Amino acid sequence: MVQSVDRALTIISLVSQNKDGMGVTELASHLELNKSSIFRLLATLVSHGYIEQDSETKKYKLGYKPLELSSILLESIDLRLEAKPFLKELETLTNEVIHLVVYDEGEVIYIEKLEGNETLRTHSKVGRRAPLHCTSVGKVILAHLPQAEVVSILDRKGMPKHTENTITDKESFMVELDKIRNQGYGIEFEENEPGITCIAAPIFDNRGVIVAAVSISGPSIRMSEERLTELRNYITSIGGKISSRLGWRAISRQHR
Amino acid sequence: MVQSVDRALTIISLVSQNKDGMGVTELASHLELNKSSIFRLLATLVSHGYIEQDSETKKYKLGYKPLELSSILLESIDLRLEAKPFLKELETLTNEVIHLVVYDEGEVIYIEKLEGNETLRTHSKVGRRAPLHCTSVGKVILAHLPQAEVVSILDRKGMPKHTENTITDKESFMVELDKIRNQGYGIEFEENEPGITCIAAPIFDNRGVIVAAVSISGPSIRMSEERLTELRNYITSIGGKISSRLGWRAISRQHR
DNA sequence: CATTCCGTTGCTTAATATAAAACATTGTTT
DNA sequence: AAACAATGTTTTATATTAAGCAACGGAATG
Repeated sequence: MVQSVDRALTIISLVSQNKDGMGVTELASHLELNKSSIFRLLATLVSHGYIEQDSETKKYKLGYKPLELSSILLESIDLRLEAKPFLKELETLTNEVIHLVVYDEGEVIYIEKLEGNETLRTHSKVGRRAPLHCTSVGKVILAHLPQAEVVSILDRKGMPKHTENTITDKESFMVELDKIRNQGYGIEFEENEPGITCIAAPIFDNRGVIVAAVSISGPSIRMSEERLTELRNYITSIGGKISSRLGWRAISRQHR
Repeated sequence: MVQSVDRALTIISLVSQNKDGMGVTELASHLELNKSSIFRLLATLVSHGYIEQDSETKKYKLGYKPLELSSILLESIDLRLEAKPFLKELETLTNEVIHLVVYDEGEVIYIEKLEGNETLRTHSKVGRRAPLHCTSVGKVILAHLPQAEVVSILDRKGMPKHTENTITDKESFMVELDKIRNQGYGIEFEENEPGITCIAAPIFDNRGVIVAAVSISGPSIRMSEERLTELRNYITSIGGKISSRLGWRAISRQHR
C-alpha cells in the first residue's frame, strides 16, 4: 500500500462528499495532515483532472476526469452493450423503470437505467450502489451465490431496515433466497423504498456464474397479481435472453 | 507535485485505454518502472476501487469508483439540473439529438445528451471531450471568450481537419467567430462529422461569463434553410432561458 | 520435463514526501 | 482605516516512505 496515493484518493472521496467543495485547511483538519502536504497532493490531483479549484471560493471540487473514465468504463462493459436492446424492449413492453446492475464487493451498482413513462421517481441512478438484502436485484444475486459467500456478505453488511417490509431476520431471508432460486426470479415488495415494488431476474455468464441482474420497478398501486404475472414472464424471458447473449446455456438449468 | 500519486493516476489512464486490461509487467514496461513498484501502486488503486484485477486473466482493469464519482459529479452540476427540463422541451419540439456541454481546458465535455427520435448516430457521449474549432458548441464558446484566450487555445490545440468542411485557416475562423458572436448562435456544417449539422447557442452565468453551450444535431439531409431557421429560433430561446435560470440578465446584451 | 515469464513478497536504502516555518493574500473585527 | 485572524501557498531540512533488487511460487511455453 502506497501511503501518499492512499491519502490522495481519500482526498478525492472527501471532496466528492461536499458539493460546495473543501479548502486546504479543512482537508488538513479532516485528515490530520499538514496544510503543505495537502496542498501538494491537491496539486497533483488537479494536474490529472480529478480535482479542480473554484476560482472564486478557492475551494477544491471534483474535476471531470471521473466523468471521462466512467464513460470509458461503461462502454467497456460487454454485458451492458449486449443487454441494451433487451432493456429497451422491456421498457417498451412494460412502460416501467428498468434497471441493469452488476454485483461488486457485497453490493450492486446500477450500470443502466431506463426511465419508462417517467411517472415513477426512484433513488436509483447509474453509478450508485445499493444493498443486496432489500433490493430485488440484490436478492436475486444472493440467491445464486454460494451459501458461504452469502453468509459472509450478510455478516459484513448486516441487514439494516429500510422500510417496514425489509426482511431483517436471517433465517427468513435464507428461505426467501431458496424460493427465489427455485422460481427463477425475485420480487421486492417495498423492502427498499416505500411505495415501490420491483421484480428481477438473474443474468449468468458463459460459465454459469451470476454476474448481474435486470429488474422492472413500479409503484405498488400498479402491481396487481395479474400485472406481476405478466411482468414475471417478461423479466425471466429477458433475463434468459441476455444470459444467452453472454454464452450461458439454459440446458444447465434442465440438469438441475 | 507528488511523484507516486502522479504515477498512480497515470496507471489509471493507461489501464483505461486498454479494454482488455493490462498486466503488471506491461505497465512496468510502459512507465519504465520496477514491477514491484507498479504492483504496490496497483494494490492501492484496487483498495480504493479505481482498478480491479480480472480473476481469470490477472489483468488490471478500471474499477467502479470512477462511475460512482461521475454520478456524484453530474448531480452536483447546478447548470445540468437547471437545464434538464429545457433540454427535454427542446427534444420534444425538434425530435433531434440535444447536447449540453461545458467548457474545460480548451475543450468541451458533454454533460448531457438526449437521443431524440434515435435515427441519428453520433460519436458524442456524456463524459467525452470534443474539440472547440469544429463543433457548433465549441465555436459558440470560443466566440464569447476573450480574444487572447482564443488565440492561446488555437495555438495549443491547433485546428486539425476532421472533415472536408473543417475550418483550418485561422483568419477565416476568427471571422466565423465574429459572425457567431453577432448573431447569437453558431452552425457547424459537417465540420466535425460527415453528414451531421449542428446548431448551438451559448449559456452564460450570473456574471455574464460563458460557461456552457446547448446544441441540436441532425443529419444534414434534414437541415433545409427553413428547418435551420426554425431550429435557430428554438435554440436561441432555450439558450436564453437556461442562462436566465443561472442568473444571467439579457439586458447586458442590449447595451452591447 | 526444463525453461521462461509473470505476479507477488521481503528487505535495504536512496529519494521523496512531509512538516515546520515563513510569506502573501483575503476576510473579519474593532 | 487599521489591526488581527485565517487561509492558501512557498521554501527548506530531514524523517519517512517509495522504490528497486533479488528471490520465490505458479503458470505458460517449448
